[in-house]
Parts: sequence; structure tokens; C-alpha cells
Amino acid sequence: MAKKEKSDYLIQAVSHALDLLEQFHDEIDELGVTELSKRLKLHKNNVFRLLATLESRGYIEQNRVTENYRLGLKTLELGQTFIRQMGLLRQSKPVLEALVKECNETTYVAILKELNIIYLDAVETDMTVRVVPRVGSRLPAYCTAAGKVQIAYMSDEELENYLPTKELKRYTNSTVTDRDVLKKQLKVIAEQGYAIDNEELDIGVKCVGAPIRDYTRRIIGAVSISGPSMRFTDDRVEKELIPLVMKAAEEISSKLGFQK
Amino acid sequence: MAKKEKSDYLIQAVSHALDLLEQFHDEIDELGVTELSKRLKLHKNNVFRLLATLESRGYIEQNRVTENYRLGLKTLELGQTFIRQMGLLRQSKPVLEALVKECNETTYVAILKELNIIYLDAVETDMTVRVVPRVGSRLPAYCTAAGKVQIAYMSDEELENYLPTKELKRYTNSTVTDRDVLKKQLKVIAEQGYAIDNEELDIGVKCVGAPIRDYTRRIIGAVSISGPSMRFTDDRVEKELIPLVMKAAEEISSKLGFQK
DNA sequence: TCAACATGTTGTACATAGCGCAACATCTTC
DNA sequence: GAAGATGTTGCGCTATGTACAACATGTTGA
Repeated sequence: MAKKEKSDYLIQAVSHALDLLEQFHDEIDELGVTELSKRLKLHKNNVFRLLATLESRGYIEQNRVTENYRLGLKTLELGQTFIRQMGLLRQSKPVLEALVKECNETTYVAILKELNIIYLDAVETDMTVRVVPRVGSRLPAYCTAAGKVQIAYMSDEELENYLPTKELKRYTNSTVTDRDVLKKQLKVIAEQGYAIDNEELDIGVKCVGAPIRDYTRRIIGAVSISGPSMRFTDDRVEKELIPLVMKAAEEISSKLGFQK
Repeated sequence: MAKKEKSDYLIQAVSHALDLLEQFHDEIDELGVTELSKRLKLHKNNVFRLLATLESRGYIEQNRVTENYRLGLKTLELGQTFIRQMGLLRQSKPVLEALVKECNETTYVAILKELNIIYLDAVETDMTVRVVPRVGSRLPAYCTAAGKVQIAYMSDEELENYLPTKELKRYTNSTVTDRDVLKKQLKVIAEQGYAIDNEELDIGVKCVGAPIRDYTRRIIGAVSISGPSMRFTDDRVEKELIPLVMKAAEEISSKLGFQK
């Protein structure tokens, strides 16, 4: 007997509270009761009570001057708890930091979630021209190095479920939009153990990435190096960056219990 | 007419959801429905529905093998949103990083919340022996440098409300436990514009700290340098670390609109 | 192998807590 | 001063959250 969808069990009041927390994003850092009421399509009194509850627990704070509300410190604490408890993040940070020192480019660790990769952590170079990281952001897996090394090991069937259309969305002139062409490249990537993003997502940005495995031998994420194309010459990528990113991936994998 | 306590408006279901999220802390990274039910004193069915709601939004994930639940990625995203929106964090990070390069010790930015300071951000040195930062943790303000520079500018009345007992809790042999003695020291700190923690909280750990102000001229936080006592000689503290931490505080304050 | 026990998941009725409606207190603008 | 905006307060009603119970499945021990 198949399990019932958990969506049948949702608690509406809790959903509303989460909706409210999610109204603070991008440049929207403070909001009033009335604006939140409009956005959430809830009565002001309801919004006020949600805010009161979240505020009493530190997830929301009120600016006493403007009377507007914003996210509270407890959201940071909760996020830090997640970080502490996630082994991949804990173990990869020192490796990312060392990697930045070696190649002087921005480094990331990323995981695959549905059709996207999500950057879990980043360490930035202090070069004047650099890729600026955005931890937490979601990017399409098929045109990023970190994503490609994670989908490269999927079966044909999985890949076709994963990318259901033969035509993929284009981001730049370099984006591979033909699924069959991408599948051939992924086979090569799986053999090589690394991937390159040649401006497939962003013009002027290149990445190299390698997969991270844990004690179960499964791929659980990827480490990548990202930077401006002008510094990612073919020679440098081949001779310096690929060896570095593969070594970093091996090191993190080893820390997570992966044995060759 | 005084405003009514917001606690009269709390939504119980939302409180329960937050209680649940807060069960994951320290070493407790996965929990089952039954254990959560015991901890929260709620029926299993209630806990299951809370979990279902939080899981449907990504704040909780289920381990398919153990069937246990853990924090989800959305908690990280929410925490990252907080970071992006908080000007103090954004503006202080590069200063912390530069400071680490100058003194090769761990640097922090911290704010005052109730009786404690909370470390908002840290940048670690790569010295083998170092202070290991714990972002998000709360420490008593009166025996940390970052705390002392924030309470030093309070009035006598505020301080007595702030520290209601004449006898303060001891953490080490060096902890100042007499409130009147501490008040005298705080007066000196307010004049100097910096504070030193001489193993008052942790044996073998010393800190120096200086206050951060914003455009309102109020103190909104502190920057500090922390390290093993063996490297924090009196001479080094005086000649190197105090000037560095004060300069860093000035720099961050300036970025936040503070004008002398 | 089977019974006991543990777990997470499913189902349902009812009472109370969440929601909706409205008013109030305060501030700002014209 | 009136109008309009805001956040906050109050209260009644009903829909939703809670409580109770059962089910499906896996594990353990005799």
C-alpha cells in the first residue's frame, strides 16, 4: 500500500508562518503588518498574531522606529545549526579555504536538489575581479560544472526522467541545449571525473568541478572552482585547476569516509 | 495606554512548529516521530503533521533509511537571508578578513542580546593552535571583551538592571565576580575605547574588543580578536592587537555611517 | 516461525484555537 | 482639524488543530 501524500496533513497556521518568513528575501528586508497582510492574503489581525508568535521566539524582530518587521537572529541560529549538523559542510570548509589559497579563485561546495544545484558554502578570493558567491542560490545542474559531475553518473533512464524534454533552456550562446549532446558529454565527464562549465550559464564565467562521495560510495555533492573566463585559459584549466579541484574532491570524500 | 503584551496573541500551532525545529541542536541531528512526541509532549499524530508541514516546505528532511527527521536546507537559506539583510554582517566581513591577515588570530563580530553577546560572524586563522569560533553561540557579556565594550557605555542604572545581582557567576579564577569592581573597570573601558578579556571566561583564551557604532551614533556591536594566551603577551596586546582592533572597529563603524 | 513490541503513518470526531470582522490608538499629511 | 494611513486590541464563531485510536511495517527474542 503506497503511502499517502504528506500534503494531506498540512497544518495551515504553520504554513502561514512559513509563508511570512519567506516574504523577506532579496532587497525586501523590512515589511509592515499591512503590506504583509496584502502579500499573504490574510487579515491584519492574523498577520499580527503570526508576527507576535515569531517575534516572541526571535525569528522576527520589530524596528521600533519604523514599526516594520524583519527577520530575527534566531533564523541565523537555526541555519547555523543546520551547518553544524551537516557533515558535508563541516568537512569541506577547510578544504575550500586551502583551495582558494592555491588557485586564488572562488571555491564552492554544492549539492543536487531536483533539477538544480544549490551552493552550500563558498570561499571567496580577494582578487579584484572575481566571481561573487551567493550561498543558498539554485542554479540549473546541466550547465554548471558542479551540477554536471553529479548528474554524469546517472543511468540513461534517470537522466531522461531528470531532463524530460529533448530541448534544454538556453542561458548563453555556449549553453548545450540538445539533451542527446549533453548526454554524450556527461559520459565523458563520468570517465574523466571532472567537468568544465565553459560560459554555459553566465557569459564570462567558467568553472571546473569534481564529485564528492561519502562512505556509502554515493555522490553527495561537488566541489568547484569558479572565476572570470579571462583567467581560465585552457592551459591553466588543464594544468592547474582540474588537478586542484580533483584533489580537493578526493580530500573531502576521504574525510566523509569514502574509500577508493 | 501601554501596549498589551504580544504574548497574548500567540498562535499555539506555530509555537509548536518552532519548538520542533529547536529540538535539533548540538549533537542531536536526527530524531523520530516518537521521540519528538515525547520531547514536545504532543501526540504522535500532531508531531507527524507538524513534520509534514515543515517537510513540505524544506525546513525538515526525512532520512529514508532510518526514517528519522532532521533540519532541512531551507533553514540554511533563511539564515543566509538574514545575513544578507543585516548590514552589520555584510559590512564587517571584509574587515574581519583583513584583520585576520594582519594579526593571524581569529576575529569576530558580536552583538549584545539580553545578558549575552552573540557571535554573528567569525574569520579563523589557520594557525595550528587557535581559538575555534562558534558562530551563533551566546556568551556572558561581562566577561568577554566584545561584551564589555558594549555594556561599558551604559548608565549606572542600566547596568544595575542589566546585572541585577552584586555577585556575578565565576567561570575561571580570573573572572571578575564583584559587580562594583566590574563597574569601575567598565568606566575605564569606556574611556579607553577597548576592552581586554584576560582569561575571564575560558582558561587559556584572551580577547581584545572594540565597539562598532552606526549612523545613529549608537553602539550596535563589537569586533574582537581572540586567541591562546601564550600568544597574547601584554606587549603584543598593547602594541599590536589593541591598535588593530580599534582600527577595525572604526572602519566598520564608518561603513555603517558613523561619523566622529 | 510467531508473538510482542517498536516505529511511522492513516483516519476521524469534536472542541477550542485560529480566523475574520471590526474598532481603537496613534501618527502623518493636506 | 479631517482624512487616511498604520500597528494594535477585542470578540464571536466555525473551521481547523488536537486527541484518540487504529493500521502497516519492521525488528527482536523466545
